[in-house]
Amino acid sequence: MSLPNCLHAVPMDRVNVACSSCGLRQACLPIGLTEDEVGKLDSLVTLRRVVRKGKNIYRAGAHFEALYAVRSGFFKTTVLLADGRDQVTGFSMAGELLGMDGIGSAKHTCDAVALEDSEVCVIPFSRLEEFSREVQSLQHHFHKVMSREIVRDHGVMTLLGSMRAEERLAAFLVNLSQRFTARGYSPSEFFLRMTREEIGSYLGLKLETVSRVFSKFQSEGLISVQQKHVRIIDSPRLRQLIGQLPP
Amino acid sequence: MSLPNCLHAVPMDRVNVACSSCGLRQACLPIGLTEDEVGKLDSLVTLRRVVRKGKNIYRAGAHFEALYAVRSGFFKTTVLLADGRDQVTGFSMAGELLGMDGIGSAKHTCDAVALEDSEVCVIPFSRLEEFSREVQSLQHHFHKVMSREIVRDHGVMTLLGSMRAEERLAAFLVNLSQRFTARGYSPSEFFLRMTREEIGSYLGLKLETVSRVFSKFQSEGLISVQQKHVRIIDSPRLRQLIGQLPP
DNA sequence: CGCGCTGTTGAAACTTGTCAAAGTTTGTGG
DNA sequence: CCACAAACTTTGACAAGTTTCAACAGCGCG
Repeated sequence: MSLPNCLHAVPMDRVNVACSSCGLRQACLPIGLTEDEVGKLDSLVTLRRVVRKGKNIYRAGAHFEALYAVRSGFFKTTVLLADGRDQVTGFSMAGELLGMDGIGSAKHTCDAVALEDSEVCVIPFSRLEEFSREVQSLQHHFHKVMSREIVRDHGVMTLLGSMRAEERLAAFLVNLSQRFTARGYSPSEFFLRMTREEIGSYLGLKLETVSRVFSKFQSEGLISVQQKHVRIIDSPRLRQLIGQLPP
Repeated sequence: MSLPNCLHAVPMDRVNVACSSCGLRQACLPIGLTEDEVGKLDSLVTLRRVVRKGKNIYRAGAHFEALYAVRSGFFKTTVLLADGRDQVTGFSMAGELLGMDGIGSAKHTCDAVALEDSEVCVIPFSRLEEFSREVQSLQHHFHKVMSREIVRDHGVMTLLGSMRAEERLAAFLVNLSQRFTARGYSPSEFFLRMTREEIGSYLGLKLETVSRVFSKFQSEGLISVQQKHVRIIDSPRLRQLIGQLPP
């Protein structure tokens, strides 16, 4: 615990918290803001929270008061069904915003759970609204973020409503690949942070089906997969599976 | 055409367009605004559009510039899949807001089609943003509306991801019943505005399956159904089917 | 170092989709 | 206003895809 840079031992660092010096500035809420405006955001986003693997940022039913920008790590959001099962509604990675489900009813409607040790920036919502009344570009950007969440959900709805198991998993892998690429990671090789069961829950499939399709893709030379390690070998054919043309 | 009150012959009536005198005031955007503030909304929402059955308000790809509040009638929204099929992502009735999918990319991402002759109020989006920078209650209400759309989509995702055909149709009927009730119509008797195929597309089922489940529900005494006319006979059991307790 | 969680694989069962045919309603043009 | 065509709905038989149940293997944490 005497290591100078041990994340858990060092107290919250005001310098690192600042949006203005954050590496995710181009991927997060400050997109399109001027230096001045990002400076103002800094006064709004002053708190960062460490969320250990398996822990929640918030739970369904909890009072809504803030949005959370993923600073590092990986999350799932799940909703509890009436009969006790829960279903994964999304996975979130660095630069993405969590908690927008809570605005409508002042209570969160899902759980946000860390799939690995993670950090989030806390954005008090009333202050975000206040600030977005003053800064048009932030206001508009926030509206875009919410709108994109709606569009993303429509994408999942079409996936669940009209694709077969293979198409669903192909779409899932292509989507992950794109998001990792956008963050500067390899487009073709990554580690899954979630279990087969969580993938299945998200895709509306049972874990056995997910496992089988992984095996099928591997035997067909589309991917190589060993537990959580995935390598995409034939991206064009994977994209063809979901009806998209290769780029 | 000389009838004094023929809707189609009379030009847009400024008095009727006003939010302040609109019967949907409690179900639409003006919720929670003061008299003064609703007065301001009036200056924003000056245009109403008649949309004939089968016609679009907007299409996927079209430039986004306004939201649309359903004044009367019934709409479906559909997204076009890569392989040419389209899937229904939602149905909208009076008081509900359409077009929020377009904010994120400045283009609409789905089609909004009238299922019967309808009317919508046009809400220019840049003016809505302008106004919501001035009126906190409107700003907050608009955020709530977008958030609820996200929560609604999550509901559809769980429906598509983990319910069987019967549960899906039961959930669909219960949801319709609730929405009709909230608008002052009968909770137990209504006309479907959409075809079996559109219901199926929304629920991730084929039209034959929808038809079969309707027949099954009828034979079990849960509902009575004749073409588009539905009467809910045993609402508690219908709710039990989807894991909810009867109210 | 073993126990539990996670992942893989097989066979059988079940749900839903596909194809086909016929009935019903709606819309249109004569 | 009627007749006809098109669109929509219902129903049956069969096929396909996915889940269920079960057994076992591997990895990782305590």
